[in-house]
Amino acid sequence: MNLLTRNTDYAARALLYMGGRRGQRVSTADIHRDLKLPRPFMRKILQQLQKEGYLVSVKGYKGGFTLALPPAKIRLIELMRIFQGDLSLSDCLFQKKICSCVAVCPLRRELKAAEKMLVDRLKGVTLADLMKK
Amino acid sequence: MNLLTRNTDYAARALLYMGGRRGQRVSTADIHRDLKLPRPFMRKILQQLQKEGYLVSVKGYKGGFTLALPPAKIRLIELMRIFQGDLSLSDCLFQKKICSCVAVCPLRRELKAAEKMLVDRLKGVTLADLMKK
DNA sequence: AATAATGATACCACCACTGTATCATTAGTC
DNA sequence: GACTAATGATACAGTGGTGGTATCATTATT
Repeated sequence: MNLLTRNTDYAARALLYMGGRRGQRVSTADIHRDLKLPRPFMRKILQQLQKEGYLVSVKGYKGGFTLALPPAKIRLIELMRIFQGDLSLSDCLFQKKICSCVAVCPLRRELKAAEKMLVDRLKGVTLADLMKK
Repeated sequence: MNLLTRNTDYAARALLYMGGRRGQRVSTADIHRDLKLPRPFMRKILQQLQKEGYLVSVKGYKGGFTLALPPAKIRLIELMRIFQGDLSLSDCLFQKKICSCVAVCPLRRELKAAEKMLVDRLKGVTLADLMKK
């Protein structure tokens, strides 16, 4: 059980890195050099972040990326949504028929509640929060 | 992101099923018939539960399993530990060097805290709780 | 003896995660 | 204008874990 996949983790690191250099243009090469993250993989991740509106990109020589939003508006939970898909965890693994079984649904209910608590907490975490510490 | 793998999920269902028939001996065939879960997979799961001391097994004709513990002593979190391994989530994906980077560790701290909250909650959930509802 | 169960264990298939590779395009530099 | 260094788009690839199946041995009841 891991809350974050590498996708999300790398994205968070990259954004933290960029948050520390606001105004500067950052290339995948910079991130690769300073954070030792695999370069082509980072490219793909940064491109996704750009598509999602979190980064502004500039092509060409001395191109790169800059944050499109203030760090306080970048939420960890949103990165998870982008790279890990829908957060509705704990969906019933079964057809409705079986799911309506009395023995089964209390389990879902518990998991859903635990999930909600977790997601609610993560909703509160922004890039700015992480930068402060 | 799914809190439970099928392993754990099936195990919980099977235990709930058996919790509803305490004293009776239950075979994988019974579970397969009533819960529509894949039979050989269930066998493996039940064997693991037996090894871990959650079930008592009887071999031979009319053999099967019974709960080895009262439902109040069977905790969801322990099933997760058995089938999903160590619950220390959110381990740093990096070598210590990089992990000590200022930009990185606040992320771990947040995730660890969220994880702890989740695990603490799940620690409170027993089979008996699930049977009540 | 036949049957129906578990014990142990090896094997297998699929898929998501974690990348890599390539070609096209763009923008500065010389 | 050619060169270079960046991104855009996209296709491809390796690998490990999840989710199973299969088989043989053993045991107990009929």
